Amino acid sequence: MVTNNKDSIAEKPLTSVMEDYLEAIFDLDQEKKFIRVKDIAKRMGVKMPTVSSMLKTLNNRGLVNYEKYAYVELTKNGEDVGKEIRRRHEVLLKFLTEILEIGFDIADVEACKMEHTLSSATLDRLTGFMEFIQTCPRAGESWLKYFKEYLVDGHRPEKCQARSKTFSHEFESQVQT
Amino acid sequence: MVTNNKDSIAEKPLTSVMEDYLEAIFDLDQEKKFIRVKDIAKRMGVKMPTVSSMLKTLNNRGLVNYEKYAYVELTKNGEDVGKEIRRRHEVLLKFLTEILEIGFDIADVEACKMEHTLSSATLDRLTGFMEFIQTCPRAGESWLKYFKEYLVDGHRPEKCQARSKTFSHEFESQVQT
DNA sequence: AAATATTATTTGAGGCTACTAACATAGGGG
DNA sequence: CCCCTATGTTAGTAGCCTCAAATAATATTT
Repeated sequence: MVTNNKDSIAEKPLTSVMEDYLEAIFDLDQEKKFIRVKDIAKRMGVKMPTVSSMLKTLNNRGLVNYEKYAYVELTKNGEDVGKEIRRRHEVLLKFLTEILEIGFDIADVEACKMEHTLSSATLDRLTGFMEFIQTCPRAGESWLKYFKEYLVDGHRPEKCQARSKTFSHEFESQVQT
Repeated sequence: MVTNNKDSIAEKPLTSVMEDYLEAIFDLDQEKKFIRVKDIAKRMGVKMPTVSSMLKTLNNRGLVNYEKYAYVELTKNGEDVGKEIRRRHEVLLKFLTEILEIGFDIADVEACKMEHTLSSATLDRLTGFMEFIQTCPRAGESWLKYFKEYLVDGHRPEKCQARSKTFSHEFESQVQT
């Protein structure tokens, strides 16, 4: 009861949509001198009224400083969130494009959807994974090259003995507490 | 004009929540003889009225056959969706637990969120990736073992010539040593 | 400055998913 | 059979995110 009139600086977790807006604003912040509602709308693929109302929400939450008809500014807090989401986006994008070799456009869209769902722990693991691949040429890069060949050879690596099986249903052993 | 009274068998894409319900029902279908609203509610972590109304929606969309107070049944269509989502879930879960070594509980939750966002194309690539790792011991498993060590050694693999640096902002230059 | 063009907000609505509270049905013991 | 408990449905409400239409403020041009 010390805190909040309604929802200012509320404790509730951000929605993924809010995170997307913060990421977009963070990006725009580095591209342009001033950010306008119109820019955000374009970036997010929504109409301006939607941005207006979201800015109101983000303002109440202490994530942006925004007053009607003015330029948009992130608070420290909002910037941290935006930057973090951006970081996730980049890790995922990198994984999709450089490891899985998905085309950039598709990868970008998918990274955008995934970036909200991963815990930092997982993100860190993924980062470590890629780091490993790229800093350990012997075990990494050459291995990645094998993988590329494997993709090309129609998934039939004669060089390897296949011990396939279809994997799925055998996690059940250790399931829920 | 030939089609639809409102939303029956509509062309609109399913929401991820709908997909989740279909996956849950698909699973329950394989575990129990009859599926009740209560079961779905428990599985999904929601209350029964929410399930009721979702079943109405899914019914209108031709994804389940359901009449008040009766047992729940997937249509062919609904089953296909459920199975596909399940498949995605498993691929992702496998990747998270077996490659990245995330704990099962966390991995399960994250897989559940990611399963809606990936295109089949990406899923296929990921599948291929894991398949490769696990069918090619020489380039795969032993490599995976290195990765595990790498994780344990606090990200400092002396075996590899560490041309480390903090990784993040300098991929731009490298690729070849 | 006045007229015009651009940008932004308000208002009112709708879709989706969730909830609580109140009511309804089904099925088994008395 | 009737009542009780399990289970399920309806009704009403709420939060989020979105939009179109109407309105308002700002910026630019003349």
